[in-house]
Amino acid sequence: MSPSSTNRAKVPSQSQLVRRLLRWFVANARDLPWRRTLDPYAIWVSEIMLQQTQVKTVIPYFERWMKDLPDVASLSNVPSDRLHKLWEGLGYYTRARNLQKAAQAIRDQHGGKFPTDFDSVLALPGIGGYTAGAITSIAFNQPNPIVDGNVVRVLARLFTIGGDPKDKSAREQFWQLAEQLVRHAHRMKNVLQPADSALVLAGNCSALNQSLMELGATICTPANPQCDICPVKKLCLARATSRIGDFPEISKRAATTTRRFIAFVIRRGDKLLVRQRAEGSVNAHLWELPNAEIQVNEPEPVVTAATALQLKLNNVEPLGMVRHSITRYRITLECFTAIATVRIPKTTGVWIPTSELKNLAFTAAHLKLLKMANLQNDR
DNA sequence: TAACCGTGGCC
DNA sequence: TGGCCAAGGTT
Repeated sequence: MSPSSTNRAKVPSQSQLVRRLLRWFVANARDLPWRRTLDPYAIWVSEIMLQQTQVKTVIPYFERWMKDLPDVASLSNVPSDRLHKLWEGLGYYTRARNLQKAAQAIRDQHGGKFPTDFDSVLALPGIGGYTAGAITSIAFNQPNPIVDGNVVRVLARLFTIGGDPKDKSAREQFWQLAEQLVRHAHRMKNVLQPADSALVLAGNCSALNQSLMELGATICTPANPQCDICPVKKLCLARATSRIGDFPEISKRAATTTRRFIAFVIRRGDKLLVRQRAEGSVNAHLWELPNAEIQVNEPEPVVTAATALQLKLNNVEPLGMVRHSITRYRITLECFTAIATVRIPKTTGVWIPTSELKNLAFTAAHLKLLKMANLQNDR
C-alpha cells in the first residue's frame, strides 16, 4: 500500500458496525435446525455439539439427538450405551457425559427447568464462558458476549488486533470488544426479521452474537475470505491496510507423532471379541477391537501384538488398514482376522453377539474396521 | 498455563 | 496429501 494513501484507516465505528451486522444476519442467516427454536435445551445441545466441530457434521447428530432425547428429563435418564451411541463419531465424548450430568443438575437443582441466570448456566458441567454466553444470548436475548474462533478472526481483522488469541491480554481484548458490541445491539431498536424466514430470533443480542460467528463461518474465513461480499468491508481495518492475512496471529500447532496399532477381528460362533475402553483413557467408555500399540518399525507386528494381548492365534489373515488422526497423533491401524485358541483374559475382550454391536458406540477408527469386516452397517 | 481431549471437512 | 481448522472446556 502506498504510504501517500489519503484514506487513512480508522478504527471502525461500533454502532455502524453493529447496525450492518444485524441487517446482514437477518437477511442472510443460514437456515439451521437449532435456529428454528428458542428452546434453551435445543440451543444448549447444539452449542455443545458445535464445539470444535463443523456445522455440516453436527446437523444429522443434532436431528437424531433431539428426536431421541427431546428434553432435559429424557437426557437425564438415558442409559450410558445409548448416550454414547448418539455421540458416536463426534469425538470429545466427555461432552456427551457432561450434557447428561448437567441435565441431572437441572433436574435436581432447578426443578427440571433450564436456568436463565448466566452464573447458573455457567456453573453447569461442560459449560464455559463461551457456551454460557451463547445460550443466554440466543435463547433469552441477554447482552452477554461470546468469543469463539470465528469471533476472534472477525474482530482481529476488523480492528487489527494482534497477539496470540490464546494469551491473556489478547483474549481480554476480544471479550471486551465483543461485550461492547452486544451492548450496542441491546440498546438499539429491534431489527425485524423477514416473514419468509424460518429463523427465530430472541432479539438483537442473539442476532449480533450469531452474526459475528456467521460472518466468520461463511465470509471472513481463515483462508480466501470473500471480502468483496462482506457487509462490513468498508469498516475493516485489516482490509483497509491490506493486512487481512496477518490476522489473527494464531500460534502453530504441536507437531504430529506417528503411531502404529495392530487390531484383531476374532469371532467365535455368532460372537465377536471386543472391549470397552477404560475410564480415564482416551475415548473412555467407547468400544473397540482388541488391539495393541507396536513400534513403527516392529519386524513381527502380529506376534508382538498378540503377545501383548495374551492371545494365542491361528489362521491369521490380513483384513486391511485404516489411517486415523487423533489430536496430534497420526495413527495407522492394521487389522487381521484370526482364531483364538485359548481362554481370553477379560482385559483383552469380551464376547458380544454381532447382532448387538449396533447398540455399542465404537471409536471412529474401529468403526471403520468393523465396516471393513462387514460387521457393522452405516447408520 | 499448557496439555489434553476426537473427528471429519476442506484446500 | 497433509496440515489447518471447527459455535471450547477441563485439569
